[in-house]
Amino acid sequence: MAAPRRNTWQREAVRARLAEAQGFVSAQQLYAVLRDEGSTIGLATVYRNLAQLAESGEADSLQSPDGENLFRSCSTGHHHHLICRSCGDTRELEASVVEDWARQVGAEHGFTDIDHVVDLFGICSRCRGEG
Amino acid sequence: MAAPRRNTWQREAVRARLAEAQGFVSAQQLYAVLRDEGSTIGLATVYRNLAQLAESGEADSLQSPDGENLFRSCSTGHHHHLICRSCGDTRELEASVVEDWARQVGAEHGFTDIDHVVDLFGICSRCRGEG
DNA sequence: CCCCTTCTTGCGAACGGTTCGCAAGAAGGG
DNA sequence: CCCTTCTTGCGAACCGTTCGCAAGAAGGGG
Repeated sequence: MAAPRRNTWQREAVRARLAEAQGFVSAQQLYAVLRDEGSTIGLATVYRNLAQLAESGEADSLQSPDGENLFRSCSTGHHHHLICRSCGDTRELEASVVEDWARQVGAEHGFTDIDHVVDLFGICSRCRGEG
Repeated sequence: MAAPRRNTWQREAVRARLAEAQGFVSAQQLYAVLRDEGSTIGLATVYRNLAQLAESGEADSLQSPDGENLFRSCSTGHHHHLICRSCGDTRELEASVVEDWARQVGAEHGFTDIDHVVDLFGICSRCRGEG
């Protein structure tokens, strides 16, 4: 099977901070937070654990427009995101309209095994100073 | 105004090879092709010109799953893509349904300046051996 | 409760794509 | 044809991420 995972306080720490985060966070951000708390965790370990969590489905990952990998703890199945470019706040979206569209367009072009990337980036009302 | 662009054979070369490409190509790939042809163009120049073409709307860009920036020449306005995971063949899509959805969802959540990433990946009929 | 095996960690160096800084080289208006 | 200003090519710098390795734990077996 996959791999015999051991339990370490490091993995727990990463999982915990990731769960606390309001939106998507980068490995570097998570690392900074942990070090600020006095943790002696290593950067590579943060990367390794985030990758594992993402692979096991405990975390969701996406690429920011500038090429960083962002992670977010995620319990439920397939969904999309609306992310604030300024504060990183994230809303999960249900997008059956888009799912349907993707499936239909794929079929029209004779494509199968359609996978899709659908993410929205914007500025939330709080960051616009409207609230 | 934006910026006074001069015409150089380098820019022309990049534009030409980009136009010839069947799907999305990376800066490095384009650079390799040009050098193979005997061009003395520099890598940084390829990057600079691709970035300019993308900014001016002459090229379309997206990030590959492994973080590379890919470019494709593109004449018309905003659109999305259906890309074959196997051969890289690309179809441009008109997706007003999705545009509307994005705008609406953004508004519902109080987000402005909505930008969206919508790309479909699949396997084309040819690669499935059905053609 | 200790031992031993194997996985995990932390560190620093390596990596790969991209960008920067600068001096030499063109584009194109006057 | 000259002069200014933009571009180029080069190599070094950057930055996020990954690797290699030796030291450090997790946790099953004795």
